[in-house]
Amino acid sequence: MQNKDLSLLKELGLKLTPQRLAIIEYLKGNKNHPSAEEIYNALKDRFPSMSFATVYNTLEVLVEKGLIKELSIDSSKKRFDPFTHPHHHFICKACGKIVDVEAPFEVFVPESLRDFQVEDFKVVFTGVCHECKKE
Amino acid sequence: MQNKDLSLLKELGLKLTPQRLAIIEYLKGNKNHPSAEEIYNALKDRFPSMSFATVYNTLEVLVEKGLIKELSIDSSKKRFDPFTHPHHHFICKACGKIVDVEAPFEVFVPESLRDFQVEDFKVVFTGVCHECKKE
DNA sequence: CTAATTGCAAAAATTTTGCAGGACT
DNA sequence: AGTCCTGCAAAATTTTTGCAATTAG
Repeated sequence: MQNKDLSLLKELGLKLTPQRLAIIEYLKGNKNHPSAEEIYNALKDRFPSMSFATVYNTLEVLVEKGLIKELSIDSSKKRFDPFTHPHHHFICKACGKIVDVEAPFEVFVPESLRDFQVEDFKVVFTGVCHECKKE
Repeated sequence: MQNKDLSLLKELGLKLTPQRLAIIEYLKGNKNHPSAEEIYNALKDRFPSMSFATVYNTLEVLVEKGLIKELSIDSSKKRFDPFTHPHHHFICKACGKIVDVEAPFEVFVPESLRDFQVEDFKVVFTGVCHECKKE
């Protein structure tokens, strides 16, 4: 999610409404992998009339245009990630925090996938984070 | 999900009702990573009175006891996997199929996680499967 | 001005829960 | 017999949808 993305949206004929700009602003640089509800709650003070439809609609557009990614990490709800470059995640089983893992390591693509066209892979680490380890 | 698991369930004071046995039987060796609804639909002919509550309750028990795993691969619904040994997955973006990847490869644990207690990792490959590649 | 977007409300989809009756050990 | 489990129905959660009113470009 970059600043230049704003002009990209415009070019595509999409309108930069205040609500959209607020959602984009909220997501920009956000490392908390928020859900739709978290985004809604964070913005409803500034936009008391905003509806979930707008949040979901905007998220859908941003995902479609590749400006954010939808995560399937939390099986109870969708989460969204403004960092679209290849990266991985660590989930703390104590506090539930999801941490970005930037290392661009390689994974051996196993023999069983030799006939498949493997385009990407994502690694999810689990364990206990530094803060929770102390307790 | 193994045969010996049945006696394990009994030992834990859990009852082997016909519905539970049917769900266990349906899951055993099943490589389709079914959702609760798929399990329900597959069994409702044999158990016309069976309710979702029973399916969800049984799945919860099986997950709790470690006999199956809940997957967070599909962001629209929970899926369940009777294979509890460490393994990974490939998702075909054309047909949506989820394929088990058995290779016990190692992943480099990145420096940024040095203060974390990393206990496990799962890899999700994406791409196009052999069948879909032909088309 | 016009097409895109919002907000509302209803609905769909998935999962959870309370409880009375029924079944397993 | 006693505890666990089932089925039902209602509710909670998350997400989607239709549509009239509004707004950005």
